[in-house]
Formats: sequence, structure tokens, C-alpha cells
Amino acid sequence: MLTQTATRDGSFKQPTIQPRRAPHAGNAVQAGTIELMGACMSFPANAEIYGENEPADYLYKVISGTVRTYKVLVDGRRQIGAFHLPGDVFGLETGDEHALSAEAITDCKITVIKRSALMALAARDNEVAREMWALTARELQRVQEHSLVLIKSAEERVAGFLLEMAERVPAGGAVELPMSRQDIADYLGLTIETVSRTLKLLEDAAAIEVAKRRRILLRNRSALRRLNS
Amino acid sequence: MLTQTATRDGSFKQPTIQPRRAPHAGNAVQAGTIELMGACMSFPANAEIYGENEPADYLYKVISGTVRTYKVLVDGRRQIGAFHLPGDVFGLETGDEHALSAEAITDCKITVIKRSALMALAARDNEVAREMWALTARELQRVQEHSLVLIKSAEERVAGFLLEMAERVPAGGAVELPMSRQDIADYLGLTIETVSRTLKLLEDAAAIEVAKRRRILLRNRSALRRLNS
DNA sequence: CGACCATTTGATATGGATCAAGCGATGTGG
DNA sequence: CCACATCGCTTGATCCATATCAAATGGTCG
Repeated sequence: MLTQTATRDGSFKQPTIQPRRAPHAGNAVQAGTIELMGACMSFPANAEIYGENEPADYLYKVISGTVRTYKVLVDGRRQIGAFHLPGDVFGLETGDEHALSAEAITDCKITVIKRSALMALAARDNEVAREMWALTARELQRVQEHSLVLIKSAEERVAGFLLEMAERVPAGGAVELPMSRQDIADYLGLTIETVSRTLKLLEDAAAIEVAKRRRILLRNRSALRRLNS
Repeated sequence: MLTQTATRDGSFKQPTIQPRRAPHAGNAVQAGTIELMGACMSFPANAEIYGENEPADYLYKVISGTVRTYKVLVDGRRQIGAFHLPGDVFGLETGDEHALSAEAITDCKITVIKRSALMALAARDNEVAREMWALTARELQRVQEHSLVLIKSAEERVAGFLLEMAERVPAGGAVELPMSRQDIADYLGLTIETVSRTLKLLEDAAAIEVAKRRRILLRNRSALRRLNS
């Protein structure tokens, strides 16, 4: 899992071990223990972090950059399960193997902690155990929420996605998307063409403005919320 | 949550408290603690067990019957998140409120345990804490698996559903479905018409046989598995 | 038996996929 | 600094899987 394999586009880059960093100003969860125990690693964009069915020996926390976790069917269809932003913990499993694969979307710094060490700690300190459980439960809730996309239209899916990203990256009226249209499509169960067209629809409806391709301004959040159904 | 409210079809039935039952031969998880501590209750078919956003003061284990958990959008679209069969635990949350609603599909006997009691126990006994975490993680994995339906065709969804049910209700070559076509449709993100037509398709392909409406015989599992993609 | 409700079956409509160019950034080598 | 290739994205035309609308059927229960 920590040894690097070939990436999606065929490139082959080695992650570099970094000296421990001071705790940063992440936006998400306060999983303090993980940050303290882990070693910080760097992954270049598109590097594989771990693969589905590999032994889940480590737990990960994003320091900087963005990570996608996903599954692929035999014929190549890909479903992205989550985007992980700075502060997010991922790779949490109780089984021996990872249920999804993980890749860096952008260059990433990630704190890595050995599962066995954390489990040993959790066995003694039930505050740690509780924290692990809380992280898992929060992730469960997120996935349950996401599974509503099944019954939503393309417009509702895209509107919901923008709102989700907007509140995870609190940056005023604009959302800076770290991921490609293909990633968005695979997260929402759409094609890139439909994502593109839907963004234009929302723009024509004055709900958003596509400033740069990866930079979206939310002009009318209540309209988006209405669409989010 | 334990007080009964009107059900979907307008009927209004009161669950009856039952004397404690001896542990039964459930098929799923061995969450022993729950069974020991809980009181057994009966719910008639279509009774609400709890609603979304109600305080999550209790945890539930199915003794007999089948339960659905679901979310509904404002306009009435419904997404079923899971079917819970005998032995399954549901209503597990770390937050204060339930993320989904729960209803009995058939008449049910369900063991109910007070969250506060379980939490107190978990704080002392980290074997219990571990068990709670394991249940949550298993549920997370199930939902992640289910979210692949997003990228599957109707045929793949229905084939996958039948295989899933078949291995959860180990009853030889046949699957006895406790839920309606509408429930199946809302679980798979399809319409009842598409579910019905797809079953016929699978029957014409000699993969299954629809013996009675609710009784499906799996004639060719490998064909189904191939379809499951 | 008769009414009702769940399910199936049929006809048609449509949202999003697919196929196929265009286009505009970004980077490369001359 | 500019042709030129590349890549990610957009735009357009057409197709198709599934939804929708509408009956027909059949099983269940009073």
C-alpha cells in the first residue's frame, strides 16, 4: 500500500517521506490522535495511495491536496465514493482489506498511521476507540446522504455537488474545484458531457458562473438549494 | 420513536410489548450484547419504527420479519437504504438523530435497547465498544457496495439484488422476497414497471423463474453473477 | 362473488448517453 | 516567440434505456 505502483495514466512516481509537520489548520474532523502518531508522506497528482483489496494496514489523514476513493467494475466503469479534503481521514476499515481504492487527485501531503498501533492504543484508551467509531459513523452518514443521488436528476445532482463542495471549502462565494469533470461525473453517476451541459444550464439560470473551468461562483445559493430538492 | 404514529397507508396500529424471548437462530451478526439487554417488541406490517431526525435513543435488532430504512425527498421520491432481516442490527448512529426512517415491511419482532445503557456499557467494556464499531463499519461497507448501483443497468441491478437476497436468506435455490415490487424499485433506483419487465427478461433468459410473485427461483446463478457485472 | 390492490403488460415520451466535432488552454520543440 | 501537438472541456446531433402513462390481469380478502 505504501509502495508505489503505476498510476492511471501510466506515469510512475515514488512518494517521498517527509519530516513530521506541525499540525495545520485543516477544515474537517479533529482526529487529533492520528496527526500525532503519523508520518507525513507526499504523493504526486494521480499517484495510487492504495488499491481495493490490498491489506488495510494504514490509516490516512489529508494534510493538503485532494484524494479520491473509488471502485471500478470489470469493464472499467468507475464509481467515485468520496473526495477527501484537508483534515479528512480515510482508509478506515475494520476488515483486513480496503473496500475502495485511493488516489491523489492533486499533489498531496498525507499523514499515515499504522493501523496496528492505533488499534493497540484504542484497546487501552476508549476515548480513542470512540473517536474511531465516530469517524466511521460520520462516513456512513455521508455515504447514505450521497446515495440519494440515485433518485435525483442531473440538475439536482450537480447543484447538490456544488453546495457540498462550497461548504467543505469555505472560500466565500466561489468554489475552487480540485477535480476534473471526469471525476465529478464518476462521483455523480453522469457523463462529462452531461456535467458540462448541466453547468451551463445552471449558468444560464443565473444560479452560478463558471469563472474558470475549475472555478465556480455561486451566484444564487437558494436557487441551488431549491434544485438540490 | 417507540410511540406509534400513522403508517404510510393511513392505518394506525400500536406495537405491543412482548416478554423477553430466548436468543433465536438469526442469520446475520452475532451482536450478543444487544439481545441480552433489550426488550422485545412487535410491530405490525407497515408500522413506523422511527422517523428521520427523531432522537436516536434506541438501537434495534431484528428477531423476525423484515425492516426497511429509507429517506424521502420533499416531493415524495423515496430511496430505500437497506432491508434488515432477522439477526441484523439497525438504528446505529453516533449523532443524536436518526439519519433515515425505519418501517416494518412484514410483522416484526424486534429487540430494542436503550442507547444510553449501551454507551455506558461500551465506556467500561471495550469489547462492546469494538462490537459497536464493527457493526458500523460493516454497514458502511454494505452501503458503499450498494452505491455501485449508480453505474449499473437495470438488468445488473436486479440480478445483483436477487443474488444479495439469496445469500442473506439461505433457502436453497429459491428466494422468498418479503418486500413489494415498489420496495425493490425504491431500493434499486428503478420503477416498478422496470423491475417487473427486468424479472421477465431474466426469466426469458432462463436465469430465474418467478414461481409466485414473491418467490423467485434462481435457475442459473453464474448467469446472474455475470450480469451483476 | 365482488372489490381492491399489487403486479404485469403495452404504447409512447424523454433525459441522459453516445458519437463526433470543435475549441481553448497549456506545454514543447524549433 | 511562434507553430504545433495535446489534453480537458464544450457543443452539437442522434440514439436508446428507462420513465411515464394507460390498461389489463390476477391474487387476496371481506
